[in-house]
Amino acid sequence: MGEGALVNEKADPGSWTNHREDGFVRSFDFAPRDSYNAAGQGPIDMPRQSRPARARRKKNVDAQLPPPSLKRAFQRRLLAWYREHGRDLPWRKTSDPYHILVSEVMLQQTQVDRVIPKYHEFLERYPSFAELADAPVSDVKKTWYPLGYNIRPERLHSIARETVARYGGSLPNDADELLSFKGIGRYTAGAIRSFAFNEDAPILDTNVIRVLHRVFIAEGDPKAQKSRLWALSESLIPRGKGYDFNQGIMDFGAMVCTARDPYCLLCPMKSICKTYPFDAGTNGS
DNA sequence: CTCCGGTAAA
DNA sequence: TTTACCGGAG
Repeated sequence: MGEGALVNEKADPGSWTNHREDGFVRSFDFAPRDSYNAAGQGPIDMPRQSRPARARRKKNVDAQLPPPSLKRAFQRRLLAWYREHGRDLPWRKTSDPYHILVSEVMLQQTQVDRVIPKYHEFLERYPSFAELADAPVSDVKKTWYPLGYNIRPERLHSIARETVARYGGSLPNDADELLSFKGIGRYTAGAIRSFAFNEDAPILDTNVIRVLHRVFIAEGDPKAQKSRLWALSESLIPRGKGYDFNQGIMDFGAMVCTARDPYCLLCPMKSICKTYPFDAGTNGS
């Protein structure tokens, strides 16, 4: 329905490498490095490829990643910016997986400023998975009000019950196990793994989509390139620094690379950003 | 009024 | 790939 003026980049995922003279990685790496691959998918099973001409459509996202020098520049600048400007948020003072989960579920569709007081109130009332699991779901929903999307407290409650029943009251750190909970999707699983368990797991929320698309891609509809952006998000994490990198890129998206009127003039990425200078006033083309 | 947003389901 | 879910902000 909403095609509009946006060109669909699905047509040729490889084209954008052509207009950069420094050239992104060309080597083909068919090993799926994405730890979020669907369960059961392995190198063994072979996709039907009876039409070689059309097979080219399927994206080799690993072949479109930035070169190491560009990745390093982005990483260095982001971490430096985050050290200086990162926000001091309540859920950054803890690594308790329960606290991280509560914050992430609240933050899924609700702004930081509205989440902060409710985060404290909720944890005061339900200090652990066990206490949340024991509470009537109707009470949990009342405590949740007025955050909205009220399926979330129901799912949070069911996560608590399952965590107590099947995991001894502690959240698992395995990606597929996390994804098996109703209410934990790919973003939240990555957030839990990186923020609670300090793993180098990728995240992709709208902030990250916006930042990575602007800096590294700059064409097409960002939301239509999720698999490529997931691969980018994963490939950019400096080894051992998933926590700071992920927190940093979300703060950066919220504070500098904002959806409207980004602060391009003070942006540390301006010299490497494919979108700089962003001009909100004109329609892009 | 319109826009925004992770997950699950269609 | 599109949409329902809820509230708040612009």
